Amino acid sequence: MYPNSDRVPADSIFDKIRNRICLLDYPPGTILRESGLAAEFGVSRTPIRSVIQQLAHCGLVESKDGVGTLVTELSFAKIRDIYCMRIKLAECIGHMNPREIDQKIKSTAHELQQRAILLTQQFNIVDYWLVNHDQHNLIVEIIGNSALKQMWNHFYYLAARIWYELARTDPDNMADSLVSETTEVADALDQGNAIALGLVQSNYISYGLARLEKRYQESNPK
Amino acid sequence: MYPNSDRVPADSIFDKIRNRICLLDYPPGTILRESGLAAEFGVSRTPIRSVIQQLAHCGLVESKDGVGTLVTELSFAKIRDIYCMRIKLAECIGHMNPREIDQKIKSTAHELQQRAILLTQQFNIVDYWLVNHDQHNLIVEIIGNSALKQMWNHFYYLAARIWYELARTDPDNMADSLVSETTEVADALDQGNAIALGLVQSNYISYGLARLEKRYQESNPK
DNA sequence: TTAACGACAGGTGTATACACCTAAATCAAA
DNA sequence: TTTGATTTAGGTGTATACACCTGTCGTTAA
Repeated sequence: MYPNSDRVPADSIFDKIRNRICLLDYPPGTILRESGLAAEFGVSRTPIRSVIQQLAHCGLVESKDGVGTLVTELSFAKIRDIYCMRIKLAECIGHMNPREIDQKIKSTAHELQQRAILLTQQFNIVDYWLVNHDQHNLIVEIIGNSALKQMWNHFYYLAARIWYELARTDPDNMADSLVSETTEVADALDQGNAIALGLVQSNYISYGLARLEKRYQESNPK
Repeated sequence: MYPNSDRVPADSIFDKIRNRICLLDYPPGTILRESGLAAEFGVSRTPIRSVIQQLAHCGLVESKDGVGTLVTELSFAKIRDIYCMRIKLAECIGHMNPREIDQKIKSTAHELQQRAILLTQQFNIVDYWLVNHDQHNLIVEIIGNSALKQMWNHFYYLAARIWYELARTDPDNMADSLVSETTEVADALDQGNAIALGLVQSNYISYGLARLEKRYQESNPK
């Protein structure tokens, strides 16, 4: 936006802070200070406030006057709502004007599959995140409906940290699951079958929700 | 937020400007000036900028440095995407944990039906808008899934001005259609049938999309 | 006559001082 | 000792001055 200046693009700051929230660098309940972030990024509070408002709109933080900006806590009810919604959205991918699946997308899917296999041999939480993230971006490219794409992105970033936390507590299981998922995604893409792609996504989100429900019931026995 | 002060709540300014955009007081392409709005609402540019950023996240305006804040133009492709999405979302209302439909909701629905009938006798564009708006809020109350509710709201406000413009060009047709819609909504609610409610909404959004497609093809003949 | 350059007006983006709010620590009184 | 008001430190919310960007208009040279 300002190619002839040293201004740090606000988008870049937004991405960095969002990643910190998704990767649990800032776990739920963390208090962010505008002045602290401003000092870190070498800007004034004004653009930081702008970024925080974007994050608030995404449901990732919540500003309280006189207190600070809190990273949101997601209740299980909200998590379930988000996952149910994502299941429905995934089913829509194949039916709402999907884009053509070209060779580049197919080869990227196979690369992701290989990267997932490597994770079963030596698990690495950051790589796990990156494979998930790259696969998400791959699928976003195939979504033809701009409104669906927007929502798919929105809920992905909102749910990401839940998923990521699960991956930290049960890495082996998650790595195996990711191999299956990337394999099925690659198969669907090889067939050029966007409907199958959507169903695969829908299924794996269902599996994820089932795991979350199980973990929640374990921690809240009645 | 500040009960002991004269501060104008930012939310109130947001609602007012959003209504102006939805009601075509600010038609697409209109340039909003932060300083002008600040003067009108008796605040500084800072809270106005905050409101504009919210509107930008909602897809209603777009700020361009050195130029101004433009009310977005919706291409037909985007409108179609939004409507297709709303059709799918409407179908989800009844299947995703709907709230109980109490007597108060039923009676409100019948009031809306009466107001719609009055519009066929003497059409009034603002009342038309209000009936639509109140019916929207009624349905929002029934949606039990918080994620779905959020999206349903989002796309309603994004699509509202398109609908409103159509109502201005063909008031009689729209008034009749609104009577049918409010009647079917009231029937579904009387039965306590949230699934039927969702399907009714889905159908009427489809009708709306069909009208928009017809109008678009008339204005862009090939 | 026309095209290119430059000054200018007025917009958004940013930095900063200040007002207001909140929570915790402190102190006084029961 | 405990409870309550009060002070205080430090946060977000707002107002305002300034920096930078953009489109327009006028001037000038080809």
